[in-house]
This record gives sequence, C-alpha cells and structure tokens, in this order.
Amino acid sequence: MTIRISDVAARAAVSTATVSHVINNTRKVTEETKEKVWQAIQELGYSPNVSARNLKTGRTRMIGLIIPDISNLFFAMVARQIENILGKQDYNLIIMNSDENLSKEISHIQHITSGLVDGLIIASAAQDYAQLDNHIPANFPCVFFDRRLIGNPHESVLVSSDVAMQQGVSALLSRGHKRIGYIAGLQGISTTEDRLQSFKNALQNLDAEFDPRLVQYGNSIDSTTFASIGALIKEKCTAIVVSNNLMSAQAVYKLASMGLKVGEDVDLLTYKDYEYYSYDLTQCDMIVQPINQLGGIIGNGILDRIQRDDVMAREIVLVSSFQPRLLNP
Amino acid sequence: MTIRISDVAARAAVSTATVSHVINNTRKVTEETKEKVWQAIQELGYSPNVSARNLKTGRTRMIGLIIPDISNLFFAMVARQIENILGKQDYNLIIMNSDENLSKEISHIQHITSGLVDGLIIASAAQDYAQLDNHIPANFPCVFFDRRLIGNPHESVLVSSDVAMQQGVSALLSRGHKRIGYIAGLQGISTTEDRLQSFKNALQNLDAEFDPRLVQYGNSIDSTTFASIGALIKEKCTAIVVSNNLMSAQAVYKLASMGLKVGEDVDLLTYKDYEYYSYDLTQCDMIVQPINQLGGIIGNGILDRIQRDDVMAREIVLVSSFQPRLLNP
DNA sequence: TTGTAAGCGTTATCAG
DNA sequence: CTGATAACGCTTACAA
Repeated sequence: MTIRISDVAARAAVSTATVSHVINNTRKVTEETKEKVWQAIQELGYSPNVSARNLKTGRTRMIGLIIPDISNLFFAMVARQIENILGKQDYNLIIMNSDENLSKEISHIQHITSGLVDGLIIASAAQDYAQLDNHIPANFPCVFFDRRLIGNPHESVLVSSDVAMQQGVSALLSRGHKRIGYIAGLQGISTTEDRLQSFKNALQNLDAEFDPRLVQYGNSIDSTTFASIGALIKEKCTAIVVSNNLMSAQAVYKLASMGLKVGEDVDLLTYKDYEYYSYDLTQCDMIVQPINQLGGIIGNGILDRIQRDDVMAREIVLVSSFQPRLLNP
Repeated sequence: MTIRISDVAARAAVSTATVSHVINNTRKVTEETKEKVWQAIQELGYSPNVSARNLKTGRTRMIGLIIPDISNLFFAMVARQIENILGKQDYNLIIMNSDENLSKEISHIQHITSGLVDGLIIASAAQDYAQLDNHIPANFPCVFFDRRLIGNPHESVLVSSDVAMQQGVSALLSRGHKRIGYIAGLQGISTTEDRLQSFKNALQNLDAEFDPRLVQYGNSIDSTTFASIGALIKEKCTAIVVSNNLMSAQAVYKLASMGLKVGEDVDLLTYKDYEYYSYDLTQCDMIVQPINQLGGIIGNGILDRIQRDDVMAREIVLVSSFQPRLLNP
C-alpha cells in the first residue's frame, strides 16, 4: 500500500542508496540519474518515511516547545517568532500545552525527549530544577525561558522589567499620584514575583512608599480583575499598575463601566506583550515586552545547542522597554 | 551512550520481548518478572525510542493540527479543547502555523503526513480541495474545520451564525436603528463571506435594506478597524456589526476615544470566540462561537477516523448563539 | 510464561 | 559515479 524507497529505486532502475542520495543531496550523482529518480518520485507520489529516517539518523529536525497556555497571547507570539527563526534552517516546531500543570509538563517532556525532537524549549511550571532533573536526558539541548528555576543548569532567557517599571512609576509619580495600586498575576510564578519586586524597587528608588494594602492578586483567566479594580478605586488609588497583558483589557473595561476615564480620572501602567490588538494604544503608559528579541534569542539558542556541543549555558536577561502614553491629559 | 531495550533486558535477565510486553501491557507476565523489569527501567532511566516504535507499529499516537495563526485566540482556544479530548485517549497534538500561506501549509502537510502523525486536523488556507489533493495521502484520516473548501471529500466542521446574526440584527432594528454598519474580516476566507452573507440574509428576512456603502473590509492584524469605525460613524451609522473577535476590542477602544459610549451612542454587535477576556462583557450584543463543542466534535471526529474505517465524511454545521447585552440602556 | 529472530524504511559504510 | 547490505531500536509472530 505505502510506497517505499525501494519502489522508487526499482522504477528508476537504480539502487536505494542512489535514491537516498538524490533526495538528500549527499553525494555526486549524474544529472541523468537524478532526473530519472525525481521522475519516479513524482510518478509514485513518494515521500520518505519520517520515523525510519529519524530512527536511522538519530535526528528529527524538530524542536519541542512546551508552554503553560497557548491561549495566552504572550506565549502565542513567542511561539510564532521562534517558528520563524527555526523555519529558516528547516527545523519545525512542535507546540505543547502544559496547562500550568507540572505532571502534564513532565509527561510531555518524557514523550518528546525520547527521540521525537532534537531540542526542547520550555516555560516551565516547576519552581526548582530538581523537579525536572530525572526526566530530561543528560546533555539534551534545552532552552528555558520566561520563568526562573532554582538550580537550573540550562540556558535560560528571562525578561526584566526593572528599568521600564521604574520609568513608568516615575512618570506616574511626576504626575502627582500618591496612591498607586498594583494588580499582580498568578501566584507561584516567578514572573509574578519579579514584577511585583520591580514595582517595590521602583518605589523605593524614587523615595515613595510601598503600601501592601494597595496590592491585589488576580489571575488572568477569571474576571477577578474587575473586583481588583473596584477594590483599588475604593482604596482611593488614582493610578494602577496592571502586571500582565491579559488583565489589561479587563481593567480598561471595568474603569470605563465605572464611568472613569483612563488618562484623566485614573492613570494606568500596563504590560503589553504583543504588537497589535491595540485597544489601549494611546491612553495607558506601557511596559513593552521584547517579544521578537526573545523569540530570536531562544530560537538561535536552541539551534546553537543542537549544532555545537561547546556552548555554555547562560542566564540571559532581556529588558522590557517603557512606552509612555501618546495622549497628553 | 543511549540506553536500549536490550540493556534493560540484560539487566533484568529477561528477553527484550518480555520488556516490551511489560511496558505495553500486551501479554501476561508474572508479577515477579514485571517487578524486575520495572526496576531495571528505573535504574537505567530507560525510555523507549519513539521513532523506532513508530516505525515498527506504523502508528504514532500523534495528531497534527495546522492553523493559520496561533496568535488568534479563536484558534488557540480550539486547539486547547481538541488537546483535552485527545489527551483522554493518550493522543498528543502537534500544532503548526500556516500563516495563512498555502505553500507553508502544504509543506507542513507533506512533512507530518509521512509517518509523523496518525491524523490531520486543519483550518486550510486553500479555497479549493484540488490545491491540496496531491499532498494528502489517500485515505489519510483528516478533519477540516472553520473554512469551507470546494470539492472537499473529508469530514468538515463549520460554524454558521445565520440564526444568531438574525437575532442580533433583529435586536438592533427593534431599538430603532436604521443605519447599521458592518466591518468584515480578511477577504478570500470563507468565514468572511459567510458572515457577511448571514448579515445580508438577516436584513432581508427582517425587511430591512442592505446598503453596501456601510460595509468596510478590515483585517484583524493591523489596526484598520480604527479607520473602519471612523468611516462608519461618518456615514451616520448608529449601530455596527463587527465580524470577528480580534477587531472587537479595537472597535470598542476607537469608539471610546471618539467620546462615543457603546450601548448609548452606538450599539455594537460583535463576535466572541472565547470565554474570558471580557472587556466587552456587558455593553455589546454578541454572537458567541461554540468553541468547546467545536473542539469536541473535531477531536472525536479525528479519533473515529483513525480507529475505524467505516466512517463517512460529513459536513457538520454548528451554530453560534446570540447573547444579548446585559445592560439596559 | 518466556525467548528468538524477522522486519519496519531509512541512511551510510563498504566495496566495485 | 553507483550498488549491496548492515544497522538504527523497537514490536510481534512463532517457537519453546
């Protein structure tokens, strides 16, 4: 039923070796035989069996990407950018969801690291590398990103918003805001802690006081942001920092429905993780994530690790940029 | 370097057959030997080579999903739901982006249908099945969704908003709107045409007139929606239908920035493709896509096609529902 | 209840 | 420049 390389060889009246070499351009073949082989391939509609090739070569030209949530635009955008980079060298990306669930993540890791992919890119749900150690084969090419893991021996690409946060908070303070609220993301993720820490640092550096009562924890899935905004307004905040992209739209909407104008009644400093979808383009100060740079570094990082074996693991920290609002109040 | 099944067999002092059967639970083995085998597996950190297994069995327990844009929340949500369904039967999903680009799509198809996956789910960028015919092996289990292709012999799952659109337009008309604008999506996609047609049908059925000057074509990537909204307001529209989820937020924002209140100055009927992210929860009438049902039917559809061979190809049309706004003006 | 060995479809090493 | 054939690591008849 299925067409094998030997069928092509028979039809072209050459050996399987020749067919293989023609397909992979891996040794000198006369134009004439090349022609015959390609024609046979066309006529039979032959396409090499991927599993057999992978088994033989030990390589798959596929990279696994494990992320907590494909429906979070941040991860989706990073995925696309990585795919762009890999595509240039004919590598393909396999995307898998971990659902922020460690055992699901581990099951994915085990599956794909045993011969399915040449390298692994992961935004892990683990807090400590020890939780993963047994499940990643030694020397397996890996790039971690977005989350910081304790004792992680692999390449790790993070984003710091320290500087951008300070610029943002500084802008808010200079406009006279005294009570600045903060809506934090999902607890237990390093990103959440890092961003809150950046906020605290910014306040401290700028001689303003941090008030824990003005911090609300939310998560981007439910509409808890609505309640958080309500609570912070009740606390008489005149400015609010919203610490992730998914909660921003909810914040904008909630304020509007309370009859409060962003940029007039309340100032907002939000995170922006993508290029388009610009409902909040002009009225909010924004901390912009370097998505393309991130994807680029991750993509090239994994290729380096696959293609060479003298590559050191580093922790690379990219920085967000501050993008002030366009409208003047 | 790498651990093979024979290493495990040696260590457990049994044959490779026994090891294989223990792992796959595929014939009777005494508890005692089972024990020995698992222990050896543990000690060596063995995990079966996926390519070898796939080559031997001819099955991979993987399904390919090809979509135009993973950063469109609609596709991301469908992907998650499909993954949920497949996970229950231990199938994994490989997600690939086609970028709305036919040749990229074909390259993905060729790659994964030659031994990488057991089945294919696709929202194709093609208009006619003839464009794909040569690249999909005969009898390969396939489920198409979201887009309608001419001459498609495979299972196809579509969503119609005919009924919901009529309810929505009816609501607008009953509130006295005479000039209803329409913002259409990317041209050349069946969804765009279908939705516009639903709009026309609704007007006709309700004895209202369709005015082509009140139709703007946009695309969700750029911020063309801003211009579209501006144009329609200039045309004195008092209500606007926004025909996809990505443009809705832009519409809401643009109106707000023009000082127009949704639900008071202008009524909006928008598409909603996901559960959360509810910036427009209360003020817009909405046409809600049956994401979970869609994912469910697709997921079960592909499993049926893989596991049985007497399954007919059908065209299944799901229906969107109408969700009226919660606020009364 | 367990073991032996053939074979899945490639690639790559020889030899010619 | 081309061909024959062993080997990749596993599953699965068939034998014991």
